[in-house]
Amino acid sequence: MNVETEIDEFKNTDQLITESIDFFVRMMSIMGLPRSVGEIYGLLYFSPDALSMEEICTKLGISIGSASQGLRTLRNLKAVKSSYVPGKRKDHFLAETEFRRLFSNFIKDEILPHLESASQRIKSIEENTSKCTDDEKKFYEIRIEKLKRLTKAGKRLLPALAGLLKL
Amino acid sequence: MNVETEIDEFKNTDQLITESIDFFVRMMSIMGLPRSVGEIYGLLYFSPDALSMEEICTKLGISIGSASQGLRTLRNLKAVKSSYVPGKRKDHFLAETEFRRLFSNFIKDEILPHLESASQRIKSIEENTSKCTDDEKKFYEIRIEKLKRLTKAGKRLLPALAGLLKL
DNA sequence: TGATTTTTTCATTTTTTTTTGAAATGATTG
DNA sequence: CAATCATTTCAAAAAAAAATGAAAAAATCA
Repeated sequence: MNVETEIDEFKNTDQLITESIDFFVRMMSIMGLPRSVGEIYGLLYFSPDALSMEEICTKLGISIGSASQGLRTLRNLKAVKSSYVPGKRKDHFLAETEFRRLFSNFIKDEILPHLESASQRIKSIEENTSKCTDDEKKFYEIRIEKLKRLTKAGKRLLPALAGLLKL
Repeated sequence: MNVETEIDEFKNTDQLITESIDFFVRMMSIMGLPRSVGEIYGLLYFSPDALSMEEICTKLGISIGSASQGLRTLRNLKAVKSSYVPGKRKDHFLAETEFRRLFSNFIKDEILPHLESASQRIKSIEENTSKCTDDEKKFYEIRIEKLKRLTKAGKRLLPALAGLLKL
């Protein structure tokens, strides 16, 4: 993208970028990620060229702190990769557009750990039914069994879900 | 549960209930639901008897406003049902333990509407590529195509996910 | 119907999350 | 290696989300 067309190019794609940001802000928010993360990804998703952190701050009007943290989050999810731009000192960022990998990282990093600790908690629940009457015990055991199946199903199904995303 | 055993029963199951609340607070929080919703469901999940709103407030130490709103949320998700207790005026609540239905309601109410509005937004993105050069157009079109496939896959996959939960 | 009890609503307060930006740290260049 | 630029960190500010509880509305009873 050369200098002469930059201003016009921006006008043409202004609305495009805005809609993209809107799209990803909402998508990331479903995933529990902050607004700024969605904004950054939405901007990069329709950027033909890699952008520096400074450009991201300027175009989105966010602070360098937000940009730095947001890029870290996106890097951890492998939703963004840095690309070397010859002659430039700053890091430059490109959107990683393979959603399958993005979701599988999200599930691995944000969901499965909770399911793991849930399994632990169920064990600890099980240890607290000893002093109950037989009738109570039966009731609690049925519910505990359900919880066990739920976490087991979650651990199986969620990673498989990302695998099904053949995009 | 009669009066004489109530206090003892509470001691026996104190830890059980606490762990259950902890479990569901986390689970609901993954789903983006407030703490109080998880607390209420966690309490009801291991309650052999239906509880009134007042009992829920007392046992959890939350306000009637929270309880009312939380129960509404849970009712909407069909995660809780009210059960008539003879001779009592207040509504009484029981946990609905079919997680499959719970998740399918969650997906239907909280996720799919976002995917629907996402489809709209993609249309509006498409309408903003007309003034681009051919090269730009090609770049944008590839990305737009990816977004389309993503939302389409989401609309297919997510409802199917709940169906797979044979618990 | 009118009195009483229960539930919902919603403006306000509290808590939690996110953003900010200045200072510290780290990286690159001449 | 000193100087400059880039990035991260983190305490404080701002914004967003959730909880509270009094008042309004709805339901139940006699």
